[in-house]
Amino acid sequence: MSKTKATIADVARAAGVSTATAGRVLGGYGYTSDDKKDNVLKAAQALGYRPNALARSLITGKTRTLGVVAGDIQNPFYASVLRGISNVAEANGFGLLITNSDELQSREVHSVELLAQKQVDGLIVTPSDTRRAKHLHNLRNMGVPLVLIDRAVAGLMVDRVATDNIAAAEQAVHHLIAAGHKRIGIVAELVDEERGSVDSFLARAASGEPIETETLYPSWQRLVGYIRAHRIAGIPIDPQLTRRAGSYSAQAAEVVTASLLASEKRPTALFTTDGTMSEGAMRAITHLQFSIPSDLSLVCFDDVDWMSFLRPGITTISQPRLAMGEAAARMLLERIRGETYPPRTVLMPAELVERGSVAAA
Amino acid sequence: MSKTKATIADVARAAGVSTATAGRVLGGYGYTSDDKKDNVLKAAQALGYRPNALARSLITGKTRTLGVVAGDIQNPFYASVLRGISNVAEANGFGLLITNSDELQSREVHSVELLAQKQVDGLIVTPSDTRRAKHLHNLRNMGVPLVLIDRAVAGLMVDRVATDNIAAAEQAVHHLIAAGHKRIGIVAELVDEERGSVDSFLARAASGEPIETETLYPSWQRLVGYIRAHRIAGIPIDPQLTRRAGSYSAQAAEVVTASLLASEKRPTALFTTDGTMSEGAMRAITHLQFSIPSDLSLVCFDDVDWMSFLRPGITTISQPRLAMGEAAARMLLERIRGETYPPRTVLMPAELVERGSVAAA
DNA sequence: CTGAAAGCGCTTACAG
DNA sequence: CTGAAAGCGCTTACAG
Repeated sequence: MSKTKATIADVARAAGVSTATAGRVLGGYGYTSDDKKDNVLKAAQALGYRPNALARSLITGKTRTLGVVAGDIQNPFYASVLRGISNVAEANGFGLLITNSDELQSREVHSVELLAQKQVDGLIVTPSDTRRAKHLHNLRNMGVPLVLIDRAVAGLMVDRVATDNIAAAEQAVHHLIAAGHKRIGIVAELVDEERGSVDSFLARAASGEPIETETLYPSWQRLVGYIRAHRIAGIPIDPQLTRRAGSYSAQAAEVVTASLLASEKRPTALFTTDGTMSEGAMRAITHLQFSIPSDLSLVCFDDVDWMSFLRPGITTISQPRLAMGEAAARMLLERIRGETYPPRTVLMPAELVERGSVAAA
Repeated sequence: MSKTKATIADVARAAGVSTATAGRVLGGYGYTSDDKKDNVLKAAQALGYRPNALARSLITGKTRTLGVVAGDIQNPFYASVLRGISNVAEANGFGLLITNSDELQSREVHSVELLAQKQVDGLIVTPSDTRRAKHLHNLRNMGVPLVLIDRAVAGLMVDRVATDNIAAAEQAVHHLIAAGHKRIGIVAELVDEERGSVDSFLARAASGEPIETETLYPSWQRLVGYIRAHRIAGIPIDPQLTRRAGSYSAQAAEVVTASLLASEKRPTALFTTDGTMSEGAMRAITHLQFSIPSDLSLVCFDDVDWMSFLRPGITTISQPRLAMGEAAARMLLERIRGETYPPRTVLMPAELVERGSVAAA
């Protein structure tokens, strides 16, 4: 067992050729006569030669590695998206350098820096701040291929893939309205210190004031969909029914849902805006012993595993998470290959999966 | 915006010092006078200098990157373990190169080769074959730090972290027996072409024949625990109650569970051996409209999110998945630092979480 | 403390 | 087709 790694120079010496020739056969570039090729291959085999990708990358300027900044790889949404990314990366011989931001911009900045230093060929990020993102603008200006998932960043013209959150949420809420519900609660993350209170947002939206929705966080976009469905149906919005978890955790959603369901004028139906909020809401519903759909109708967002085998099944908006990851990776690889078309926004179709959690009001 | 990246040479030139000096301040090694340091830092700032980790790694022989070969990052078990690994990696300034094997040895071999070429400082793998693993032995012989998670490999003496599957499963089944159950079904993955049929395994185990359990796949170990609990209680094993999914998918588990529950002499209780099997079993149970725990008692393995908010809650064995990942990463970092104690096996405690899915028989 | 030089393990023109 | 030489962007002895 050769404890010390063999280099191209070692192989060349053993095969009696120059390092250039050894490099050509081992690296698969340039031409070599068959007999020399044989010698080199045999020597490499005998020495247990393994190419050092670092050295190659230093010269070629390519690492065949993609960097990913996810919110939390443990979350089912990210886990699926990552699997999608991984699928196309591996199929193309690319490695994946993965980090978590926990939706904190400081950690995201740090991650991006780490990945950039490691010279990834491109980056896929779920930006934690949709407005300020100097590090991402920098990347773009340096010519580093970049694809955004799930969220856009104001003024940052790069490829991105997301769900049409407004349309999907509108469809979900419309489904409840069509079943006769008029008091529909919504439990959403809605973190954002700057865009003002939820109440003022609701007031502006309800009054029909135009809102820049492109760079809104997904949970706010879904709230817009909720509002739209109401406006279209001519149902007034009751601010009491809008509950902001304020952080991306099931626990926060549980607290907020419990309070909503315990309130005087509680809703007859509930819309939760993502997998984590749905989990929290479900915990509260279970804990309070509400029966679905007799006590409360429910439509969720994002089709998490348990929704299909809970009894009754949970009606939800299904996002193609795996396909989103695959699409993002594919776009990134195109950019890495040098494609130059203008920035693309791919809105993936989300569909309403009807199960048993909605009853007529 | 400098489209072209600045190197240490550029910074040195701008600062009027040698590349050695520039390197010393930028790389944080060696001593430099304060004024030169200032000049270099300013020049670096002005040029937007970003160190090239590739070049540094080529020299130092360290990449500060860990490689991970997981079964499937989308699976909640792996997703949590990975998050644990990521936690300690990031805290120590290490990056994470992650791949999926889909429990296929061919893919695992390919992943390991890719990661090795990229010169990771160490590897964490969930081996897909617990007996033959030449590539892992090679790694060890080359001196590459390696930590195994969840499974051992025959004859491969390296650090590993796992759950005491036999003890945990025995506890789970004992819990059912203590509630008065005598006909307890088990739905397990049990893939393995070589160790013979499940029946012969059951026969050997039931007869008290000693079995090499160390390198058994987890699902087989959990079957051993199931058998042990029966032997201790003096309850005979009915092979009809042992169902092998044969592949690691919820769908396979669903089919097998449905058939078990539809059989003449169906069990009064069921033990499922991991999160995926549990999901499949749950789907079958829901589909057949069995009520838990009145029609069937259930104890699962691995505490997946839905188990706690399904009504009734599902009693299960909880594995500290996050902590397993953290422990593995910590051990790996120790090895990378050069620690040389003999290979350690860390068996993490798994505990029975009692909820509402078990009724007295 | 600082600089000139060598070198990490490869690939890339450039001659022959 | 093949080899000698230069070089990717750094770090590391080695003198001074």
